[in-house]
Amino acid sequence: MDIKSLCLGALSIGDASGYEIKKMFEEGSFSHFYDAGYGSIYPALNKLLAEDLVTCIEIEQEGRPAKKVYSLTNTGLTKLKTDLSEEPARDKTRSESIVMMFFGHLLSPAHRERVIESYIEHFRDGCTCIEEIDPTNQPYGRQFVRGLGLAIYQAAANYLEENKDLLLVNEEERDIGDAA
Amino acid sequence: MDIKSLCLGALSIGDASGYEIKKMFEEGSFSHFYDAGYGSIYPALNKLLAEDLVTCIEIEQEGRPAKKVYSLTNTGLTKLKTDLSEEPARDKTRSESIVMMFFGHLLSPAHRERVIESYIEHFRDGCTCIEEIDPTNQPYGRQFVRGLGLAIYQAAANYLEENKDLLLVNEEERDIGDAA
DNA sequence: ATAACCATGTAAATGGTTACATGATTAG
DNA sequence: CTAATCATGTAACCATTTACATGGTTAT
Repeated sequence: MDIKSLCLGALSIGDASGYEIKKMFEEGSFSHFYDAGYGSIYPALNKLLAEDLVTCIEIEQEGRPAKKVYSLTNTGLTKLKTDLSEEPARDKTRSESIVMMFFGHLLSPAHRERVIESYIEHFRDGCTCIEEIDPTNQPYGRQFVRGLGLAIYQAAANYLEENKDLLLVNEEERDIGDAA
Repeated sequence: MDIKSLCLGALSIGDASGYEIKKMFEEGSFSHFYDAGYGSIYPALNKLLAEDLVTCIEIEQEGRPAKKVYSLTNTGLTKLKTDLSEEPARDKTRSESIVMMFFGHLLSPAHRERVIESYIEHFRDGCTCIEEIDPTNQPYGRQFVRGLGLAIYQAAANYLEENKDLLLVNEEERDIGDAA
């Protein structure tokens, strides 16, 4: 599954331009589990167009640039279903924040605190962002994923908040030691 | 931060061969937040060697192939600390399982159930794997990350277990409808 | 004025995965 | 006898990121 499949997925919800698809990736409830920039979305859409999996109409707008609105074709929907019926690959995560906390003893106390505080903020912001999505009238899959995102982000934020002393206390001890 | 930095980090814990570093990535407590294969580790180690950030000695072994054991140099440790003192990039996650659940209505009921059940198993296995790491006598950073991993994995597994009906119930309803 | 938003795209570079290549030993 | 573990490495391929390029509109 690559960004082409994700674009097909986005278009299965409704017609959209590349710019709008980017926003869906940023704001949708699975935005926290996949992301893509313009540099991958625009080429993906052009490839899908060449393969007849989507169609495109250019729409002139007053006061802003024209946009290209893409729609899923029947073949496109079939392709999406095929992609979704494969066995899912294992999750791939890479978190520099966690690497930094893991090697916390090699960081300056100030940086260590900055990393953890901004990581807490990251999860709190994520919660807020997910909460803003109205789950009513959405297909059960979207509601389910919204709930999962919230559960994970809340658990992470809570753990970090409740245990950050473990990472920061030693700093104080060291300060006392230095002062003595 | 790339795999070169991660290798420096691994070697900061102790001397190791490429093969052993891979294992650390697989079994360590941040294994769930970063991963790397031989195809990236071996080239990374050779680059680090060329930059004098690590040294290497070949050790002959009886009954098994010789191994190359790498050690961090002073410059290597400095480089690691520099890498760790940057601002961490945002987490990057991509989860095909979540994408599939999100578009659950486009999947066959059987596949939908398979995806969710194996995803639960994935998190449960992850918990077991983390629990096997003995946190005693480890630096606080490693204990902290171990706890965070457990918290997140447990939250995910619990949410999935408790709410999977949301994703599967519709399937039953449909079956009843079909039968009637 | 200046930043942010709307809107699309390309080219180069990066970085990582996959497949291939080799081969001895040990446990089931 | 077969699979797994130990052990290293390269080359081709792939996907994505980053930087560049453009330009009007709207809100502060």
